[in-house]
Amino acid sequence: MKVIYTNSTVNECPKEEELHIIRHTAAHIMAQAVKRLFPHAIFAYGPATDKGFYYDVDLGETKLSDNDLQAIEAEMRKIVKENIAIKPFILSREEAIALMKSHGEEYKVKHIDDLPEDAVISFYKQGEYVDMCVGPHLCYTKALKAFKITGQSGAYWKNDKNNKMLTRIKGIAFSSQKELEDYLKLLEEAEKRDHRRIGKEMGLFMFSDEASGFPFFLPKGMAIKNALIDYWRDIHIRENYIEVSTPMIMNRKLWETSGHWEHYKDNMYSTVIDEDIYCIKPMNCPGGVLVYRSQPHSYRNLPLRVGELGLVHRHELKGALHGLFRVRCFTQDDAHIFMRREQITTEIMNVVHLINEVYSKFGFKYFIELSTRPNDSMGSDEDWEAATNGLRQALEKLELPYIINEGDGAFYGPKIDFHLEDSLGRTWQCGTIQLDFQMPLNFGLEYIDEKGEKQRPIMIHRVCFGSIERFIGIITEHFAGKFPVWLAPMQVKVLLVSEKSADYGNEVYTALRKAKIRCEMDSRNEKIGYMIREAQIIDRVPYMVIIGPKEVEDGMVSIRCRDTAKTETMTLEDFLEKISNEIENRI
RNA sequence: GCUGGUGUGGCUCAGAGGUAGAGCAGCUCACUCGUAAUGAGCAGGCCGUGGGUUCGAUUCCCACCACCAGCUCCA
Repeated sequence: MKVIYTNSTVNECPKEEELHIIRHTAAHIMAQAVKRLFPHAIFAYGPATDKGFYYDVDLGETKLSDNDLQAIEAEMRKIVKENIAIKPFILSREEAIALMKSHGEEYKVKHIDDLPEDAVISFYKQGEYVDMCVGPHLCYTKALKAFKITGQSGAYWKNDKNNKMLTRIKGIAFSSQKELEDYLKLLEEAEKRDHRRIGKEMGLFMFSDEASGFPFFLPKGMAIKNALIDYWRDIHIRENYIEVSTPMIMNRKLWETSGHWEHYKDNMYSTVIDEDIYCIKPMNCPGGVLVYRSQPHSYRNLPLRVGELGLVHRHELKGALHGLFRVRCFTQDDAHIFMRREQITTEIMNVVHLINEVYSKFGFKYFIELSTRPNDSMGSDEDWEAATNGLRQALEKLELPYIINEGDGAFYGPKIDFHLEDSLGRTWQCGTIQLDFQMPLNFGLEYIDEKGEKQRPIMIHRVCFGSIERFIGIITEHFAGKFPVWLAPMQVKVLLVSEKSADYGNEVYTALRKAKIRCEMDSRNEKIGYMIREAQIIDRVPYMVIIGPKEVEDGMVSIRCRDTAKTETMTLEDFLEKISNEIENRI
């Protein structure tokens, strides 16, 4: 706790709140600087953010260069030095509108229109600059001690792409210069964990200009993908899932029935086959539904859990592409669960448990979002309510915290999303559980109940990894490329101290290969330190086997561990047993 | 798709209106070496693509493509 002086109160203030006030004030000081340098600028919205602040500014035709940003930052420092008092005042609605109109601040006027009739409207004034704002703020500009402008981008007014695009100027702010520098250092470290960088260094995957957004998996990335899939199959077999594979290309009529054509045709790749339009699947569910519908089902066999590792293609906007996190084709670790109404809660809970098990395996922290009915959706109010309640009940029974994302569900049903963080703290949706009453209706799915009557099943769509590509990106950043042995693309690297030991080295290498260890040998004429450096820093291989005259003589192997940097000498049999055990148990 | 930025050998980057450099990686040779970089040499580039300006463009201008930071979108 620290005492911080603000305009609203002088109080004991938790760190978070203190930073929020600092950052919010930084936004105002930046606006003042912008206004001094660009008098025609008018201001839309300027909040504090997680690590700093931004202000969305309408600069008319003016484009900002890097030099302009530097000038704005310099002007901010001047304002701080001037140590201007920041004073709040309150106006009635009419007065507020009049004041903002006199300043030409049309966005603020629009903002007032959105406020409730009886709202008291507060302002903050620092020198010549006045901003409509709820505050609180620092009392004097000099109290802003550590900040930096970090960039600019476009941003739509009210986040709506139909509105005008404004210029967003962004910065970071902390309570001390040291904290700011620490944060910059942290960013630098985070950059080193970037999966795009590590992917290149380790040779995991690549992209080509000829296929923007479509990842190529290189042998080492493929090894990770396969290891994940093996793990996935193991836990799904244990949970009584069965597995299918459905076609990549199917007739447009199927997508019309499912509703995808209407909702996503602009994002679906299609082709013409014998004069009919066919679509490359953007989702696996219609295929799964056709499999279900191909034979009659008894209530006795429900829930029926049908998995599919399906490669889907979606035409994402190119500006949205981002390494493996946002691609145009990806493998969903999908499953469709067909069940009776009374099985909803239990099944949802089972899936939540499974997803939690997977994320715990990797030590991820995640947050859960419950998304409700969007405007543009199909189905009856009753079904939507039942589905949403089903999801909510499961979450509440499990006592899991979640946030509600109003109107962000799929067009066919509400969903629970699991979001994971990347190295920079940006979150990405990975797991999802969607409850669907519509697809079974559209496709006329049935099962026979205990009275011999036809009933309509309910469907869950769910993924754990989400997209295996995205998940590989997330784990790459999470482990900074230092994958546990069971996932490591190269599990062991044999390093030869000198050519003299090549025969024994080959023997060891062959034995490792025979034991199905993913393994390479470095027999270059280099010093051992050189080879270790490369194996450790570039390959990030969990175990280095060092072979020199000593090992030849003793008939042993020296194992250097990546994570402890310690070396242990043992027999090859012992090492094989140790590493096989770790791989088998996925430690 | 939108705003701003970037594009030079496999990788990281420097450079300038007169047709290109460094380090690392690669290859060769010497050293035969013990836990995070041995030394020397060689080779490698249509300076993203297509137009334009110019006596001359990789450098300036335009368009496109790709990538980066955001925005929008994400079934």
